[in-house]
Amino acid sequence: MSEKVLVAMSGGVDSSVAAALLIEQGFDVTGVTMKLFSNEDIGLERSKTCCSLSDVEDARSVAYKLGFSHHVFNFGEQFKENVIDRFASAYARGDTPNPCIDCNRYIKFSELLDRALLLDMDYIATGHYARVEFDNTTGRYLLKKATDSSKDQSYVLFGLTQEQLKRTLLPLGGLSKSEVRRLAEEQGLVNARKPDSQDICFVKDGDYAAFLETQMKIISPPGNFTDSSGKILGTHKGLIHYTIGQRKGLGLSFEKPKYVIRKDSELNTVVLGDESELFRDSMTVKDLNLISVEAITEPMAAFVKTRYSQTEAPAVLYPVDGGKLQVRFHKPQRAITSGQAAVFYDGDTVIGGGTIE
RNA sequence: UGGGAUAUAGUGUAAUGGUAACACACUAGACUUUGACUCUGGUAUUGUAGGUUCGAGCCCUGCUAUCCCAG
Repeated sequence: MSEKVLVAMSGGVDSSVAAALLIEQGFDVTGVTMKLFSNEDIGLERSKTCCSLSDVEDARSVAYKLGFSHHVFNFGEQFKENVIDRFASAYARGDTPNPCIDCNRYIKFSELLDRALLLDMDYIATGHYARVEFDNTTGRYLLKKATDSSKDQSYVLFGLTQEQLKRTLLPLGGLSKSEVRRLAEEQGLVNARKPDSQDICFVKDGDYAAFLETQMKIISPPGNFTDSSGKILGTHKGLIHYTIGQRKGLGLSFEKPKYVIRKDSELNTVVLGDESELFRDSMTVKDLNLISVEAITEPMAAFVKTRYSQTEAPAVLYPVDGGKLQVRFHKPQRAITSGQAAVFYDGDTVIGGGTIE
């Protein structure tokens, strides 16, 4: 009797091909598309999100074509609580969150996995580009980068626990995007040429600030732009409109480009400076999740990513009080931003990660 | 009020009289399962009205505006 797997299908090519590969591998596949928010809530008609009606149709069409059943699960409440609300409160406190990470951690690999187990499934699968392997020597499940490093998504999965990894299949980990597209064409899947998704799925037109203000009722009053000495340079639109390292949208001109180097919630100021002022050689990381090791009790060398699309940089991880890590980079890093995830690598293997403080 | 100076795109600057450049900003797109960064493209006829000249941002005159010094 073949093993049962629940495939999270967004309606895009990746998860569809993931399902197709699992079928080929002999799994008993069931597809599910998660309904994470209702369009009315975010005032949209948007074709590129992962949850629009047409996406459900695409997923259903693929399931029909490949001959497995497909369901729609409503996770609206959980999504609001664990992704949207967290996103909003992070911005409200001045951080710059990454909602995709929360969605993976709290929705896909938590709520959805629980549901799958309840349904007597053995695994869940997604279309992420990353690999899960079992390490016989340590007895731990490892999360590794995708073979196609340009598409690697291990960064957004750093929050998975051993229990979750044990139940996770990532069929695309060894493929490149073009191979996936080709497979989709070969199988005649409707979404073979569908554009990749992008931007925050629950935000209309990528205007997250408008979303926070009108939908989430977050009030972010205007204040001053200052330089690092406190000199007032102009008026900003509200702290939530800015993030560290940002250059565009300031509306101010100087002889050289200026970047946001700091946000001060107390004074409600946005501090601007030259690019050189963005570099820091250390940071503190909290809310850790470790994967390849049980714990970090002494300094450990690693390569660290401080944002999704960035090549990792060499650093040393120092355990400090409060279950946090002090990360010291060999070379200063640009625009280390609180609220973003820091993910530690040992070669292709994810050691673990956490949230930048 | 008298004297002087300046007036070029949203901002700051550049153009031996010969068809307006650069930076920043803005904007469109690319990149991107986050916010950013980055990359590519786009955006002015030179305060205003005349004059000189084959030709004026660049010379001359009036007007307007701004700045500085005198009061």
